[in-house]
Amino acid sequence: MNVETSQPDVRSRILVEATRLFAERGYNGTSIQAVSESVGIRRPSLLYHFKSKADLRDAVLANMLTYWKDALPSILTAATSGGDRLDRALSAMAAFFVEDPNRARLINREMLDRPEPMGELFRENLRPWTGLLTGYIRMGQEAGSVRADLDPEAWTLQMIMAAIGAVAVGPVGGHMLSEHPSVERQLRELVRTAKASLFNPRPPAQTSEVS
Amino acid sequence: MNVETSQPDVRSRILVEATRLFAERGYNGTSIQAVSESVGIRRPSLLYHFKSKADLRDAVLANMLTYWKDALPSILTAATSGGDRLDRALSAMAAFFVEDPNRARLINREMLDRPEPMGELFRENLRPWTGLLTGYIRMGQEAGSVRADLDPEAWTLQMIMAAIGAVAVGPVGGHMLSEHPSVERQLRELVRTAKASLFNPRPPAQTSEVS
DNA sequence: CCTACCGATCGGTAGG
DNA sequence: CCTACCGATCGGTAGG
Repeated sequence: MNVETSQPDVRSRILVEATRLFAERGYNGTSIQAVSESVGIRRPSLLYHFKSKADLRDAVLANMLTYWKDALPSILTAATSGGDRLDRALSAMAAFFVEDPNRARLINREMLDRPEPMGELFRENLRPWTGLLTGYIRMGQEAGSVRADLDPEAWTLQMIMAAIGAVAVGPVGGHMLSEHPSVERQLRELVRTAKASLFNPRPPAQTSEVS
Repeated sequence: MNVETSQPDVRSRILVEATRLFAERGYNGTSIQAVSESVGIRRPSLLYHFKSKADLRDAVLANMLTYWKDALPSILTAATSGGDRLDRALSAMAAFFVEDPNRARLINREMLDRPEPMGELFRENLRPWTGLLTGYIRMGQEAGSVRADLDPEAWTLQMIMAAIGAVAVGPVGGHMLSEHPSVERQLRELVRTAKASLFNPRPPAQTSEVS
Protein backbone atom coordinates (compact mmCIF):
# COMPACT_ATOMS: atom_id res chain seq x y z
CA MET A 1 0.00 0.00 0.00
CA ASN A 2 2.84 2.35 0.70
CA VAL A 3 5.21 3.41 -2.01
CA GLU A 4 7.58 6.24 -2.64
CA THR A 5 4.89 7.66 -4.86
CA SER A 6 3.42 9.58 -1.98
CA GLN A 7 2.97 12.53 -4.23
CA PRO A 8 -0.54 13.56 -3.29
CA ASP A 9 0.82 14.93 -0.05
CA VAL A 10 0.52 12.73 2.97
CA ARG A 11 -1.66 15.12 4.87
CA SER A 12 -4.60 14.84 2.50
CA ARG A 13 -4.17 11.11 2.24
CA ILE A 14 -4.49 10.94 6.00
CA LEU A 15 -7.65 13.03 5.77
CA VAL A 16 -9.19 10.72 3.20
CA GLU A 17 -8.52 7.57 5.20
CA ALA A 18 -9.60 9.16 8.46
CA THR A 19 -12.85 10.35 6.92
CA ARG A 20 -13.57 6.89 5.62
CA LEU A 21 -12.77 5.14 8.89
CA PHE A 22 -14.54 7.65 11.13
CA ALA A 23 -17.63 7.30 8.95
CA GLU A 24 -17.53 3.51 8.91
CA ARG A 25 -16.51 2.73 12.49
CA GLY A 26 -16.99 6.01 14.30
CA TYR A 27 -14.43 8.19 16.02
CA ASN A 28 -14.24 6.08 19.17
CA GLY A 29 -14.12 2.91 17.13
CA THR A 30 -11.13 4.09 15.13
CA SER A 31 -7.59 4.22 16.48
CA ILE A 32 -5.12 6.62 14.93
CA GLN A 33 -3.01 3.51 14.54
CA ALA A 34 -5.65 2.14 12.15
CA VAL A 35 -5.66 5.40 10.22
CA SER A 36 -1.90 5.53 9.87
CA GLU A 37 -1.84 1.90 8.75
CA SER A 38 -4.40 2.67 6.05
CA VAL A 39 -2.19 5.47 4.85
CA GLY A 40 0.94 3.36 5.06
CA ILE A 41 2.85 5.35 7.63
CA ARG A 42 3.63 5.01 11.35
CA ARG A 43 1.54 6.55 14.04
CA PRO A 44 4.06 9.19 15.12
CA SER A 45 4.23 10.37 11.54
CA LEU A 46 0.51 10.97 11.54
CA LEU A 47 0.84 12.89 14.78
CA TYR A 48 3.33 15.14 13.10
CA HIS A 49 0.63 16.30 10.68
CA PHE A 50 -2.16 16.40 13.26
CA LYS A 51 -1.18 17.20 16.81
CA SER A 52 -3.79 14.91 18.32
CA LYS A 53 -6.64 12.59 17.44
CA ALA A 54 -9.12 15.35 18.29
CA ASP A 55 -7.21 17.59 15.94
CA LEU A 56 -7.61 15.04 13.17
CA ARG A 57 -11.31 14.86 13.80
CA ASP A 58 -11.67 18.62 13.51
CA ALA A 59 -9.74 18.61 10.27
CA VAL A 60 -11.90 15.83 8.85
CA LEU A 61 -15.04 17.77 9.76
CA ALA A 62 -13.73 21.04 8.40
CA ASN A 63 -12.74 19.31 5.22
CA MET A 64 -16.19 17.87 4.72
CA LEU A 65 -17.82 21.17 5.44
CA THR A 66 -15.98 22.54 2.45
CA TYR A 67 -17.98 20.19 0.23
CA TRP A 68 -21.19 21.18 1.95
CA LYS A 69 -20.59 24.87 1.50
CA ASP A 70 -19.74 24.21 -2.09
CA ALA A 71 -22.76 22.04 -2.84
CA LEU A 72 -25.53 23.64 -0.81
CA PRO A 73 -25.75 26.98 -2.58
CA SER A 74 -26.32 25.40 -5.95
CA ILE A 75 -28.80 22.97 -4.43
CA LEU A 76 -30.85 25.60 -2.69
CA THR A 77 -30.62 28.12 -5.45
CA ALA A 78 -32.12 25.51 -7.71
CA ALA A 79 -34.97 25.15 -5.26
CA THR A 80 -35.84 28.81 -5.34
CA SER A 81 -35.83 29.22 -9.06
CA GLY A 82 -39.13 27.62 -9.91
CA GLY A 83 -41.89 25.44 -8.55
CA ASP A 84 -41.25 22.43 -10.70
CA ARG A 85 -37.57 22.46 -9.94
CA LEU A 86 -37.99 21.32 -6.38
CA ASP A 87 -37.42 17.75 -7.36
CA ARG A 88 -34.21 18.69 -9.08
CA ALA A 89 -33.03 20.47 -5.94
CA LEU A 90 -33.92 17.51 -3.73
CA SER A 91 -32.31 15.16 -6.20
CA ALA A 92 -29.16 17.26 -6.13
CA MET A 93 -29.02 17.04 -2.35
CA ALA A 94 -29.63 13.31 -2.50
CA ALA A 95 -26.94 12.92 -5.14
CA PHE A 96 -24.49 14.74 -2.89
CA PHE A 97 -24.87 12.04 -0.27
CA VAL A 98 -25.21 9.14 -2.67
CA GLU A 99 -21.97 10.18 -4.33
CA ASP A 100 -20.25 9.34 -1.08
CA PRO A 101 -22.47 7.70 1.54
CA ASN A 102 -19.77 8.29 4.12
CA ARG A 103 -20.75 11.94 4.13
CA ALA A 104 -24.16 11.02 5.46
CA ARG A 105 -22.79 8.50 7.90
CA LEU A 106 -20.17 10.85 9.29
CA ILE A 107 -22.69 13.62 9.83
CA ASN A 108 -25.11 11.24 11.44
CA ARG A 109 -22.40 9.97 13.77
CA GLU A 110 -21.16 13.39 14.74
CA MET A 111 -24.68 14.58 15.46
CA LEU A 112 -25.02 11.70 17.89
CA ASP A 113 -21.54 11.98 19.40
CA ARG A 114 -21.16 15.73 19.71
CA PRO A 115 -24.52 17.47 19.45
CA GLU A 116 -23.40 20.90 20.58
CA PRO A 117 -20.34 21.35 18.39
CA MET A 118 -22.28 20.08 15.40
CA GLY A 119 -25.16 22.42 16.16
CA GLU A 120 -22.68 25.26 16.24
CA LEU A 121 -21.22 24.14 12.92
CA PHE A 122 -24.65 24.04 11.31
CA ARG A 123 -25.57 27.39 12.76
CA GLU A 124 -22.50 29.11 11.39
CA ASN A 125 -22.35 27.55 7.97
CA LEU A 126 -25.72 26.31 6.80
CA ARG A 127 -28.25 28.71 8.26
CA PRO A 128 -28.09 31.36 5.55
CA TRP A 129 -28.87 28.81 2.90
CA THR A 130 -31.75 27.16 4.63
CA GLY A 131 -33.16 30.59 5.38
CA LEU A 132 -33.29 31.16 1.67
CA LEU A 133 -35.38 28.04 1.22
CA THR A 134 -37.82 28.64 4.07
CA GLY A 135 -38.30 32.18 2.89
CA TYR A 136 -39.14 30.96 -0.55
CA ILE A 137 -41.59 28.44 0.89
CA ARG A 138 -43.33 31.20 2.80
CA MET A 139 -43.64 33.17 -0.38
CA GLY A 140 -45.26 30.15 -1.96
CA GLN A 141 -47.71 30.00 0.91
CA GLU A 142 -48.70 33.60 0.41
CA ALA A 143 -49.07 33.00 -3.29
CA GLY A 144 -51.24 29.97 -2.57
CA SER A 145 -49.11 27.40 -4.32
CA VAL A 146 -47.74 25.92 -1.09
CA ARG A 147 -49.98 24.38 1.54
CA ALA A 148 -50.88 26.89 4.21
CA ASP A 149 -50.65 24.42 7.10
CA LEU A 150 -47.07 23.48 6.24
CA ASP A 151 -44.36 24.33 8.76
CA PRO A 152 -41.48 25.65 6.64
CA GLU A 153 -38.69 25.06 9.14
CA ALA A 154 -39.89 21.64 10.23
CA TRP A 155 -40.54 20.59 6.63
CA THR A 156 -37.11 21.67 5.43
CA LEU A 157 -35.39 19.97 8.32
CA GLN A 158 -37.36 16.80 7.76
CA MET A 159 -36.36 16.56 4.12
CA ILE A 160 -32.68 17.13 4.83
CA MET A 161 -32.66 14.62 7.65
CA ALA A 162 -34.60 12.11 5.60
CA ALA A 163 -32.05 12.29 2.81
CA ILE A 164 -29.20 11.80 5.27
CA GLY A 165 -31.02 8.98 6.99
CA ALA A 166 -31.90 7.19 3.78
CA VAL A 167 -28.27 7.11 2.70
CA ALA A 168 -26.67 6.53 6.10
CA VAL A 169 -28.93 3.85 7.52
CA GLY A 170 -31.63 3.28 4.92
CA PRO A 171 -30.27 -0.04 3.67
CA VAL A 172 -30.27 -1.38 7.22
CA GLY A 173 -33.79 -0.18 7.91
CA GLY A 174 -34.82 -1.79 4.68
CA HIS A 175 -34.67 -5.15 6.41
CA MET A 176 -37.74 -4.15 8.35
CA LEU A 177 -39.62 -4.85 5.15
CA SER A 178 -39.90 -8.01 3.15
CA GLU A 179 -38.93 -6.16 0.04
CA HIS A 180 -35.89 -3.98 0.75
CA PRO A 181 -36.17 -0.71 -1.09
CA SER A 182 -32.86 0.38 -2.57
CA VAL A 183 -31.45 3.73 -1.59
CA GLU A 184 -32.43 5.03 -5.01
CA ARG A 185 -35.99 3.89 -4.49
CA GLN A 186 -36.05 5.49 -1.07
CA LEU A 187 -34.82 8.78 -2.43
CA ARG A 188 -37.29 8.69 -5.29
CA GLU A 189 -40.10 8.23 -2.81
CA LEU A 190 -38.64 11.02 -0.71
CA VAL A 191 -38.92 13.41 -3.64
CA ARG A 192 -42.47 12.28 -4.32
CA THR A 193 -43.38 12.70 -0.66
CA ALA A 194 -41.78 16.12 -0.56
CA LYS A 195 -43.72 17.39 -3.54
CA ALA A 196 -47.02 15.89 -2.47
CA SER A 197 -46.71 17.36 1.00
CA LEU A 198 -45.47 20.76 -0.15
CA PHE A 199 -47.74 21.89 -2.93
CA ASN A 200 -51.43 22.44 -2.78
CA PRO A 201 -53.42 19.71 -4.53
CA ARG A 202 -54.65 22.08 -7.20
CA PRO A 203 -52.33 24.97 -7.36
CA PRO A 204 -53.68 28.10 -8.96
CA ALA A 205 -52.13 28.14 -12.40
CA GLN A 206 -48.60 29.21 -11.76
CA THR A 207 -46.60 28.24 -14.78
CA SER A 208 -45.62 31.57 -16.14
CA GLU A 209 -41.85 31.32 -16.14
CA VAL A 210 -41.33 28.00 -17.78
CA SER A 211 -38.07 27.56 -19.47
CA MET B 1 -35.29 -10.62 50.65
CA ASN B 2 -33.45 -7.42 50.97
CA VAL B 3 -35.34 -4.57 52.54
CA GLU B 4 -32.82 -1.91 53.39
CA THR B 5 -32.14 -0.67 49.89
CA SER B 6 -34.67 -0.66 47.08
CA GLN B 7 -32.47 -2.54 44.67
CA PRO B 8 -34.54 -4.20 41.99
CA ASP B 9 -31.90 -6.79 41.25
CA VAL B 10 -28.52 -5.61 40.09
CA ARG B 11 -28.79 -7.15 36.68
CA SER B 12 -31.62 -4.92 35.50
CA ARG B 13 -29.98 -1.89 37.04
CA ILE B 14 -26.92 -2.65 34.95
CA LEU B 15 -29.13 -2.93 31.88
CA VAL B 16 -30.71 0.44 32.53
CA GLU B 17 -27.40 2.25 32.97
CA ALA B 18 -25.81 0.47 30.01
CA THR B 19 -28.73 1.38 27.78
CA ARG B 20 -28.46 5.00 28.78
CA LEU B 21 -24.70 5.20 28.31
CA PHE B 22 -24.61 3.25 25.05
CA ALA B 23 -27.30 5.56 23.67
CA GLU B 24 -25.58 8.72 24.84
CA ARG B 25 -21.93 7.92 24.11
CA GLY B 26 -22.08 4.86 21.93
CA TYR B 27 -20.79 1.36 22.57
CA ASN B 28 -17.17 2.18 21.78
CA GLY B 29 -17.37 5.37 23.77
CA THR B 30 -18.54 3.60 26.90
CA SER B 31 -16.28 1.48 29.11
CA ILE B 32 -17.80 -1.22 31.24
CA GLN B 33 -15.99 0.57 34.03
CA ALA B 34 -18.23 3.58 33.41
CA VAL B 35 -21.31 1.38 33.45
CA SER B 36 -20.38 -0.34 36.68
CA GLU B 37 -19.64 3.00 38.30
CA SER B 38 -23.07 4.29 37.32
CA VAL B 39 -24.58 1.26 38.98
CA GLY B 40 -22.37 1.55 42.02
CA ILE B 41 -20.52 -1.72 41.77
CA ARG B 42 -17.06 -2.85 40.66
CA ARG B 43 -16.26 -3.94 37.17
CA PRO B 44 -15.70 -7.63 37.99
CA SER B 45 -19.13 -7.69 39.57
CA LEU B 46 -20.68 -6.51 36.34
CA LEU B 47 -18.76 -9.19 34.47
CA TYR B 48 -20.33 -11.76 36.73
CA HIS B 49 -23.77 -10.84 35.36
CA PHE B 50 -22.63 -10.35 31.76
CA LYS B 51 -19.72 -12.49 30.61
CA SER B 52 -18.33 -9.79 28.35
CA LYS B 53 -18.97 -6.29 27.06
CA ALA B 54 -20.37 -7.73 23.84
CA ASP B 55 -22.67 -9.84 25.97
CA LEU B 56 -23.92 -6.74 27.71
CA ARG B 57 -24.59 -5.08 24.39
CA ASP B 58 -26.65 -8.01 23.20
CA ALA B 59 -28.66 -7.98 26.39
CA VAL B 60 -29.31 -4.24 26.07
CA LEU B 61 -30.49 -4.72 22.52
CA ALA B 62 -32.65 -7.70 23.33
CA ASN B 63 -34.17 -5.80 26.22
CA MET B 64 -35.07 -2.87 24.01
CA LEU B 65 -36.53 -5.14 21.40
CA THR B 66 -39.01 -6.27 24.00
CA TYR B 67 -40.44 -2.78 24.09
CA TRP B 68 -40.57 -2.63 20.32
CA LYS B 69 -42.40 -5.90 20.02
CA ASP B 70 -44.79 -4.72 22.66
CA ALA B 71 -45.43 -1.32 21.12
CA LEU B 72 -45.41 -2.01 17.39
CA PRO B 73 -48.47 -4.23 17.16
CA SER B 74 -50.72 -1.67 18.76
CA ILE B 75 -49.20 1.04 16.63
CA LEU B 76 -49.64 -0.76 13.36
CA THR B 77 -53.00 -2.19 14.21
CA ALA B 78 -54.18 1.34 14.76
CA ALA B 79 -52.92 2.20 11.31
CA THR B 80 -54.95 -0.49 9.65
CA SER B 81 -58.21 0.22 11.36
CA GLY B 82 -59.28 3.27 9.46
CA GLY B 83 -58.09 5.92 7.12
CA ASP B 84 -58.30 8.82 9.50
CA ARG B 85 -56.45 6.95 12.20
CA LEU B 86 -53.15 7.11 10.43
CA ASP B 87 -52.15 10.17 12.38
CA ARG B 88 -52.92 8.41 15.63
CA ALA B 89 -50.74 5.49 14.56
CA LEU B 90 -47.88 7.75 13.58
CA SER B 91 -48.30 9.73 16.76
CA ALA B 92 -48.14 6.52 18.74
CA MET B 93 -44.90 5.58 17.07
CA ALA B 94 -43.53 9.04 17.68
CA ALA B 95 -44.62 8.91 21.31
CA PHE B 96 -42.77 5.64 21.73
CA PHE B 97 -39.51 7.37 20.89
CA VAL B 98 -40.29 10.65 22.59
CA GLU B 99 -41.05 8.77 25.79
CA ASP B 100 -37.39 7.80 25.85
CA PRO B 101 -35.23 9.46 23.19
CA ASN B 102 -32.45 7.03 23.99
CA ARG B 103 -34.44 4.38 22.16
CA ALA B 104 -34.08 6.31 18.94
CA ARG B 105 -30.45 7.16 19.58
CA LEU B 106 -29.48 3.59 20.42
CA ILE B 107 -31.14 2.22 17.30
CA ASN B 108 -29.55 4.89 15.17
CA ARG B 109 -26.13 4.08 16.60
CA GLU B 110 -26.48 0.35 16.21
CA MET B 111 -27.60 0.74 12.62
CA LEU B 112 -24.40 2.65 11.95
CA ASP B 113 -22.12 0.42 14.01
CA ARG B 114 -23.43 -3.00 13.12
CA PRO B 115 -25.57 -2.91 10.00
CA GLU B 116 -25.79 -6.65 9.41
CA PRO B 117 -26.76 -7.78 12.92
CA MET B 118 -29.32 -4.99 13.12
CA GLY B 119 -30.73 -5.90 9.73
CA GLU B 120 -31.11 -9.45 10.95
CA LEU B 121 -32.84 -8.22 14.09
CA PHE B 122 -35.28 -6.15 12.08
CA ARG B 123 -35.93 -8.98 9.68
CA GLU B 124 -36.79 -11.42 12.42
CA ASN B 125 -38.86 -9.22 14.63
CA LEU B 126 -40.39 -6.31 12.77
CA ARG B 127 -41.12 -7.61 9.31
CA PRO B 128 -44.51 -9.18 10.02
CA TRP B 129 -45.81 -5.93 11.37
CA THR B 130 -44.61 -3.70 8.61
CA GLY B 131 -46.00 -6.19 6.14
CA LEU B 132 -49.39 -5.58 7.68
CA LEU B 133 -49.04 -1.89 7.03
CA THR B 134 -47.77 -2.07 3.46
CA GLY B 135 -50.51 -4.55 2.65
CA TYR B 136 -53.08 -2.15 3.96
CA ILE B 137 -51.58 0.66 1.94
CA ARG B 138 -51.83 -1.43 -1.21
CA MET B 139 -55.47 -2.07 -0.45
CA GLY B 140 -55.96 1.67 -0.19
CA GLN B 141 -54.33 2.11 -3.56
CA GLU B 142 -56.70 -0.37 -5.14
CA ALA B 143 -59.63 1.34 -3.48
CA GLY B 144 -58.40 4.67 -4.77
CA SER B 145 -57.96 6.40 -1.44
CA VAL B 146 -54.17 6.12 -1.48
CA ARG B 147 -52.06 7.71 -4.19
CA ALA B 148 -51.28 5.24 -6.94
CA ASP B 149 -47.71 6.43 -7.47
CA LEU B 150 -46.79 5.87 -3.84
CA ASP B 151 -44.16 3.22 -3.07
CA PRO B 152 -45.55 1.39 -0.03
CA GLU B 153 -42.26 -0.06 1.23
CA ALA B 154 -40.24 3.07 0.65
CA TRP B 155 -42.95 5.26 2.15
CA THR B 156 -43.27 3.13 5.29
CA LEU B 157 -39.54 2.99 5.78
CA GLN B 158 -39.23 6.71 5.29
CA MET B 159 -41.79 7.49 7.97
CA ILE B 160 -40.22 5.15 10.51
CA MET B 161 -36.74 6.48 9.84
CA ALA B 162 -37.96 10.05 9.94
CA ALA B 163 -39.50 9.53 13.37
CA ILE B 164 -36.28 7.97 14.65
CA GLY B 165 -34.21 10.71 13.10
CA ALA B 166 -36.34 13.51 14.44
CA VAL B 167 -35.98 12.24 17.98
CA ALA B 168 -32.38 11.07 17.79
CA VAL B 169 -30.75 13.97 15.98
CA GLY B 170 -33.56 16.38 15.19
CA PRO B 171 -32.64 18.94 17.85
CA VAL B 172 -29.10 19.09 16.48
CA GLY B 173 -30.25 19.46 12.91
CA GLY B 174 -32.55 22.20 14.09
CA HIS B 175 -29.56 24.49 14.30
CA MET B 176 -29.45 24.50 10.53
CA LEU B 177 -32.41 26.83 10.75
CA SER B 178 -32.72 30.21 12.38
CA GLU B 179 -35.80 29.04 14.18
CA HIS B 180 -35.16 25.63 15.73
CA PRO B 181 -38.25 23.48 15.48
CA SER B 182 -38.85 21.50 18.66
CA VAL B 183 -39.08 17.75 18.40
CA GLU B 184 -42.82 18.03 18.91
CA ARG B 185 -43.08 20.45 16.03
CA GLN B 186 -40.99 18.18 13.85
CA LEU B 187 -43.18 15.21 14.61
CA ARG B 188 -46.33 17.21 14.00
CA GLU B 189 -45.01 18.17 10.59
CA LEU B 190 -44.06 14.55 10.01
CA VAL B 191 -47.66 13.49 10.53
CA ARG B 192 -48.90 16.21 8.24
CA THR B 193 -46.36 15.25 5.59
CA ALA B 194 -47.29 11.60 5.89
CA LYS B 195 -50.98 12.24 5.40
CA ALA B 196 -50.53 14.70 2.57
CA SER B 197 -48.22 12.34 0.71
CA LEU B 198 -50.29 9.22 1.36
CA PHE B 199 -53.87 10.05 0.53
CA ASN B 200 -55.24 11.17 -2.75
CA PRO B 201 -56.35 14.76 -2.84
CA ARG B 202 -60.04 15.05 -2.19
CA PRO B 203 -62.15 14.34 -5.20
CA PRO B 204 -62.93 17.58 -6.97
CA ALA B 205 -65.56 19.12 -4.78
CA GLN B 206 -67.60 22.10 -5.75
CA THR B 207 -65.34 24.54 -4.08
CA SER B 208 -63.74 26.72 -6.63
CA GLU B 209 -60.75 28.37 -5.12
CA VAL B 210 -58.87 28.00 -8.31
CA SER B 211 -58.40 31.28 -9.93
C1' DC C 1 -20.18 -9.09 44.95
C1' DC C 2 -15.10 -8.12 46.14
C1' DT C 3 -9.55 -7.50 45.80
C1' DA C 4 -5.72 -8.30 43.10
C1' DC C 5 -3.72 -8.88 38.94
C1' DC C 6 -3.13 -9.67 33.66
C1' DG C 7 -1.72 -8.64 28.69
C1' DA C 8 -3.12 -5.66 24.98
C1' DT C 9 -4.00 -1.44 23.18
C1' DC C 10 -4.74 3.32 23.53
C1' DG C 11 -3.05 8.35 22.49
C1' DG C 12 1.03 10.78 22.79
C1' DT C 13 6.26 12.22 23.41
C1' DA C 14 11.52 12.23 22.83
C1' DG C 15 14.75 12.68 19.78
C1' DG C 16 16.81 12.14 15.58
C1' DC D 1 8.97 10.51 8.36
C1' DC D 2 11.20 7.04 11.68
C1' DT D 3 12.53 4.02 16.24
C1' DA D 4 11.96 3.69 20.93
C1' DC D 5 9.51 4.42 24.82
C1' DC D 6 5.72 6.31 28.15
C1' DG D 7 1.65 6.19 31.48
C1' DA D 8 -3.25 5.37 31.32
C1' DT D 9 -6.97 2.74 30.30
C1' DC D 10 -9.10 -1.05 28.19
C1' DG D 11 -11.68 -5.77 28.70
C1' DG D 12 -11.18 -9.77 31.22
C1' DT D 13 -9.56 -13.56 34.79
C1' DA D 14 -8.24 -15.79 39.40
C1' DG D 15 -9.85 -16.84 43.43
C1' DG D 16 -12.33 -16.16 47.34
